[in-house]
Amino acid sequence: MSWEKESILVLVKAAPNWSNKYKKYEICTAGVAENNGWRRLYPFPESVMLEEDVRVWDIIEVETTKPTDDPRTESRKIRNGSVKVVGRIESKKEKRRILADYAESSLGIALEEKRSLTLIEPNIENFKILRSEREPPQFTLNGKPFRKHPYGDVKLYYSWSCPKCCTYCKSGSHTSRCFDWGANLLFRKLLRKSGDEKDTRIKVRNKLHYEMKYDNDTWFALGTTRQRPWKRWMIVGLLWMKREKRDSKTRTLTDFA
DNA sequence: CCTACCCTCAGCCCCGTTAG
DNA sequence: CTAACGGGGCTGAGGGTAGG
Repeated sequence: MSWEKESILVLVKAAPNWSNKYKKYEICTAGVAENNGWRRLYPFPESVMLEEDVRVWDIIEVETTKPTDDPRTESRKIRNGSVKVVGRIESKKEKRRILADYAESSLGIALEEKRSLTLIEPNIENFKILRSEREPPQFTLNGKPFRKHPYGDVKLYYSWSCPKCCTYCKSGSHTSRCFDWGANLLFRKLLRKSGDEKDTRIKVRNKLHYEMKYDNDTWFALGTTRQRPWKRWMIVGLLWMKREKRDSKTRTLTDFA
């Protein structure tokens, strides 16, 4: 197997899921490689994420190779122990520049180019929280409890449309589940703190809906599943920046795109 | 009453500036 | 040079109003 060293700006950390294959939690991580476009890094062990303290907007150096069992062009496997944080984008201006660089006006572009990752600055139309029973913890051989889907009982859904409607949102809007780690963690955190389900819902809604919609410029990092690539898109990452003060007359660049 | 929408405020950290 | 100050960003808490 030949490995290629790449620098990747991390833009996406999805919620951890149990991998039956690797017997540990893996995180779907994605970002953009210097001059090479999008990369999906999977499996990316949660332990590595925590030990290396990889955060969104970090630049990591990693050795990658094309997986044999994943048809999506952006997917890469990572070499054990090769992840290193080498830098970080701090400035707001720079972040905005990068987001503007990678943002696409419509899902159609990624579909046409047969890509499985894209960035969209969506028109957020609605937001829903669906609750179900929490999966009971299971036990591994060495006695450590785990859940296969630690965030599976809380499902966050956005209704949205592309800035320039694609063929799907022309006739309605997209409904996508949000797997952004931070967003899912927020619900857990607030629920643990207040213990009140209703209260938690209101707060999560305020943050993830109203603030995303009205107070911030928000971008969705969207990806497809391995099993059915390009059929169903999910939100794998949420990126937002405080909306810049502007005259009521002037509008965002996307209005002119 | 409840929901959707929108706003404010306090606290913290970071960082650049300024007074000593 | 250092310590103090203060502004801005960010987070988390909360509130208010209009309209069904």
